Amino acid sequence: MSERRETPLRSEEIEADHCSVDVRLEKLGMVPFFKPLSEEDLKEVNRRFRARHFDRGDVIYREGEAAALLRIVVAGKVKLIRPTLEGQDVLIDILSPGEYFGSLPSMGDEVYQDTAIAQTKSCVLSVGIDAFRKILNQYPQIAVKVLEFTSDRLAKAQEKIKQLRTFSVEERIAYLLHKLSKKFGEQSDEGLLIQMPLSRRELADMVGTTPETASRIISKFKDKGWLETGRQWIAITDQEALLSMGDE
Amino acid sequence: MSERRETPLRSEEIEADHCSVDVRLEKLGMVPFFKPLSEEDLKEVNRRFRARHFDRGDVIYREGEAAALLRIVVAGKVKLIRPTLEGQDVLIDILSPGEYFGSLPSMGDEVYQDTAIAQTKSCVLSVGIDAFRKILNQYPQIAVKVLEFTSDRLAKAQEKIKQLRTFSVEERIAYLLHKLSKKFGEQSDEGLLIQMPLSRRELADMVGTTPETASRIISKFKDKGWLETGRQWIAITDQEALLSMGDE
DNA sequence: CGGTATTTTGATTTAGCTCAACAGACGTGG
DNA sequence: CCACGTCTGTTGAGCTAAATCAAAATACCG
Repeated sequence: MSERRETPLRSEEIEADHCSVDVRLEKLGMVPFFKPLSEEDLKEVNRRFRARHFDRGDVIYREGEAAALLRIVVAGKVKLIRPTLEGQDVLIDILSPGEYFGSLPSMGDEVYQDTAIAQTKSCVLSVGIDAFRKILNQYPQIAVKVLEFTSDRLAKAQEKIKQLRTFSVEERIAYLLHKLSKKFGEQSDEGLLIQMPLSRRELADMVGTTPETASRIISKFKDKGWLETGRQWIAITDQEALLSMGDE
Repeated sequence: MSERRETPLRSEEIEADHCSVDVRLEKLGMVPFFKPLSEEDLKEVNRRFRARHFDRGDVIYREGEAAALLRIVVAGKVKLIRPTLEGQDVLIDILSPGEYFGSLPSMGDEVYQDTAIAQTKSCVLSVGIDAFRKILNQYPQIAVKVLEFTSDRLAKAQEKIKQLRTFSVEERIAYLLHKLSKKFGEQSDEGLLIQMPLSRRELADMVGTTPETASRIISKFKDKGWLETGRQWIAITDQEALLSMGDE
């Protein structure tokens, strides 16, 4: 039953040159924000960005720091958390390539409200907030795109608030796993593997519970044959069952 | 102790002509979105809006309807809710004049995610979503402004998620009352009155609890001399005490 | 003054948290 | 390649905040 097993997670192989100037332009073009731009404009915009590499666990910025940069994930995964006093952070989101984070032109505090940490080796682009503001004014289509993304995130946040009220922890976890497998899932021997290191604590922080409760529920799902798990990984084997438990 | 008392709430006196074409332009100029516009442009933009009046309790739109319009509160108060299956709605926000609601240019469903209800007599402006998109492309400054508002709301929503996890119901209610009194408070004989009909159920829906629990906590606060209440109204008498209980 | 919706209060139940101990997985250094 | 140490995950037992169910009291309107 419990023969020795290696983690099925693929360790991200992001070489240094993934972040080099050479490949940057190509990547930037893939970012949904910049889809509407011409080749010409894209090059122009590209010049204003800087690229930087982060290793797993690196803090990209911390809550409370002056919010000076807007960033875009180019490769890897980045998690956003809101730290609380007793370390039981709230995990806001996990971002994949093409998604933005950091500060947007804002009305209120010019300080980050959250903390960003590289969940895997990652490459991240950044622009100063003023430079970005200029870009927005120069290319209205981009502003509209950014607005779309932001209002989409707002809708998701509101949905989450509703879920916290309405659903049990069990339902929330089922729903979350379903979502994660849609966003990060890859077929593997174990089933639909969520391709990312993911601890019980992180899982708990995402649905608003404790690692213990998360563990109990995961065990229950495992008993029912809905998924396979190991240290830091989860693979869904019965998507349907999860869905029927956690659907809206 | 319990001498006969009239509700201290001022019933909103919004006459029909508050929504008339005549006053509309003036109102529109006060909307933060449109601050950056010249007199000229404002007139131009104004032409694309329609105004409409709603009475207390009127449904402005329902979750699930085709999301065709963006709206702006010009007078009165509008509440946004996410209905759940068993009527214990989640109250997302209460909007005052100058705030937008309805749909933004979005990527996903072209369907309202929430339900909007007039909390008091209200006047609301609306534009078709395509017309609004045109405005955004035409006046990039507006797009940036709208983005600011939206990302601000996003930050608030995330803060709320954190609160739901971290704070007790008692702390959340204290914090909410503090916020509401800042946004809607008016000095009155009873103290800093939250100028808006507000039931225990609505209060509960805002912090994610039940009317019973909300009532118990309000009673407790009343006993401590922090506030005065009646049917559908609350007035804060000791702001400091509330703050020290519900601060972040 | 009476009627009704809202609010309050009481009693009971329960989901999920906390504290605690243990077991399994992974990495490292010998 | 194996033994050891550490970090992650599992499981158990008891506790508590808040939900639920039920009823009485009250505030406000006409």
